[in-house]
Amino acid sequence: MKQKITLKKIAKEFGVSISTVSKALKDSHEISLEVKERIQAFAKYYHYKPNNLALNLRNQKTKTIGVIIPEIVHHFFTTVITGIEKLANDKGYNVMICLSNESYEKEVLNMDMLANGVVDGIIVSVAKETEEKGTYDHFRELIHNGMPLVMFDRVIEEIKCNKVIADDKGGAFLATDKLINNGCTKIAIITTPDYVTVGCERKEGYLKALEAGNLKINKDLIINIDDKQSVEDQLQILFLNENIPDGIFAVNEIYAATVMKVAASFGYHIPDDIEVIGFTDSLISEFATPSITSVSQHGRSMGQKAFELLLDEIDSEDSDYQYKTALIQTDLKVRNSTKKTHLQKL
Amino acid sequence: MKQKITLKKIAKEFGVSISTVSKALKDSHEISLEVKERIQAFAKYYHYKPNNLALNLRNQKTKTIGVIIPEIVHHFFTTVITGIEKLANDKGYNVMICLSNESYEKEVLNMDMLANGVVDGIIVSVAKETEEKGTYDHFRELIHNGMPLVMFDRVIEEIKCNKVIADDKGGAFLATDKLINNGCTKIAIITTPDYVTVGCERKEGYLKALEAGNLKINKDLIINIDDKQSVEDQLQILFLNENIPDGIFAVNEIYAATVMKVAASFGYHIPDDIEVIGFTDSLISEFATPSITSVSQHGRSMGQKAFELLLDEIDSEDSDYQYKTALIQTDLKVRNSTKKTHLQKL
DNA sequence: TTTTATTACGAAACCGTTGGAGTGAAATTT
DNA sequence: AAATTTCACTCCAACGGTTTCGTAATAAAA
Repeated sequence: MKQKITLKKIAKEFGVSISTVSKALKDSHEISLEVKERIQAFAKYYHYKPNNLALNLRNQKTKTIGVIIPEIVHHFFTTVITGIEKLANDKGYNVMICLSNESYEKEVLNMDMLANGVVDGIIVSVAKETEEKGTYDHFRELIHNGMPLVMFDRVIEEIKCNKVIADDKGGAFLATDKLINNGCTKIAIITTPDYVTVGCERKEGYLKALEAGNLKINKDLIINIDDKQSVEDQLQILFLNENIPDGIFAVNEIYAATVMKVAASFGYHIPDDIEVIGFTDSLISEFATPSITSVSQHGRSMGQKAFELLLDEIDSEDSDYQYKTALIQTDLKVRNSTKKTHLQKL
Repeated sequence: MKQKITLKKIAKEFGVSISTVSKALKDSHEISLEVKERIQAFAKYYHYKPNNLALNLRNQKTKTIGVIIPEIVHHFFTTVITGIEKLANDKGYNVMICLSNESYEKEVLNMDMLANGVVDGIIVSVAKETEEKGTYDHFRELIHNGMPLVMFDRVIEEIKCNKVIADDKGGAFLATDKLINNGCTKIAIITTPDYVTVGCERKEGYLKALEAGNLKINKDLIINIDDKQSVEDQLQILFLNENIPDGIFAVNEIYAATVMKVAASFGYHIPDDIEVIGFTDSLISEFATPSITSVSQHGRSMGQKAFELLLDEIDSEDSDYQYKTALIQTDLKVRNSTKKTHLQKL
């Protein structure tokens, strides 16, 4: 950067002290009207703006928040970011985005970096690897050091901080219940490994709905997808058994779209033979054929709420600050992967 | 934040001066081995880290770059960001992401903010509104002030700075040419308003391919989609004319997926009756039915190249720095919205 | 023994801004 | 006329770190 105009330069120009200039620009009563006007005019002409770096150092804050997400190439996270960004900008905050790529190590690295005077607070969605390892000391230390922290979506029960979660269990219940009401009796779930908290929650909702609908649980219809292999291959088994499902609840969009493709390759028609519901509502659900009925997560609201809670903690001076957990409602967006006509619930 | 350990505190602890501590931690030869060891051990024990804010102020740089994109809920931009982020992190830089939401005003606001000592350089993809208005003074001023700037994807010809663009024209040619080779003679293009530079480039590639294939241009087959109305409605006209296209090139994925839906609603089968090719290769193309043959843009490479160029400019001390424009190759990802069998090119 | 080098550290400037404390001169009060 | 207040500034410390320069004490060279 070309050297910018500073208080010092203005002071030199007018032959006054730096503090005079500073005060003049702040319209202080200590400075005579005439001097103030001249200095202000000069500063305006040269587009004087206080140097942010200096202000940061002096105020010990940066008006920036950090967001650590597992991946950015993921519609849900981008909607959350949109929500965060909007509100943050309105409140005069900048947003620094870091990607953990689902890696524990990178999550820790990012947090260390952000914590070192770069941001005033951090919003994080925990990396899968961290969830798998169960190592949470980096969060504890961060909180211990007084850095405001909000977790969203993938949160950790035992860490005490503000949290924002989608009503995963409720959404999964909604979806499974819809399938039951539509007459499905053999309902499969396609979910993540159990250490992924959201996958777990959604499975619970699924199980609860089965129970409520008096359907018994069939282990063959519960598919835990392993990241290391092809999703297609792992889904084949669902259609090679005797027990072909007539309804499928997938805990994310990709699984839903993929299972539709696999089902189609086995000659099944959706929704006539098999009905499918996904989770997380984005473009895939909208543009797949048939379009996919999905549990919508309201990522934007989650992002806004997350920032709101973060700001609340940043601004709080209480030593006995009370952490909150916000539950964001989910709802069902009905499209064409489920049947139009359905039996009424009793 | 809880007050962190500083040089001053260490100095007090050992009864030495701050500079001694600073030098000791930098392993300076000016400090005796014994003192160095004691100070280093102490610092390590207390996890001393130099305060970033102080370093920023002293060095007049932040080791942070800013990225301004029109929207983050857009697969292409997220792949670019992934590329930027990866390389930036490797080089010790942080990434601050700002969204212009396609608004000129927000673009300017973001740039002003970033320029004010927040980042060492800026990567931008120009907002539609800015392209429409044709007002570029904010870029000129930024460059004039010596802030390194790289434009990607949506770039502005007349602004002198580093640029990274996809070979839009080449990709469009590739796509159109593929349709021609597949035997299509009535090829439509679905594109953006003309002020969107990438849309324009792609149209040129389309026209060039038609010319090369000795097909004449039919105005009825050129659809400029207007953002303000429903895309579906605007596409109807294509199938209400006498001249129903047998091939469609859409300048983005949404248009491609949408036109397939509209075509299907008119009873046409894809790819048998009409072949479709999109632009930008992401999940929609992959999961649509049929999956969509697309021109792939290599967003990651674009991001990496953009950061590379930015760093090059940041590190350069030349006053006669030479700006470059990097052209990132596009290629065709063939899927099921085009026919498998095709005539060989002469 | 005097001069010069070396060692090991401290003082101070600097980055840019802020704000409380101090100050000399003029204006006002006593 | 003396004391006090007001005005309009300047000075200085602080934020936390880096770096140049200075210097006292000791060691080596002349």
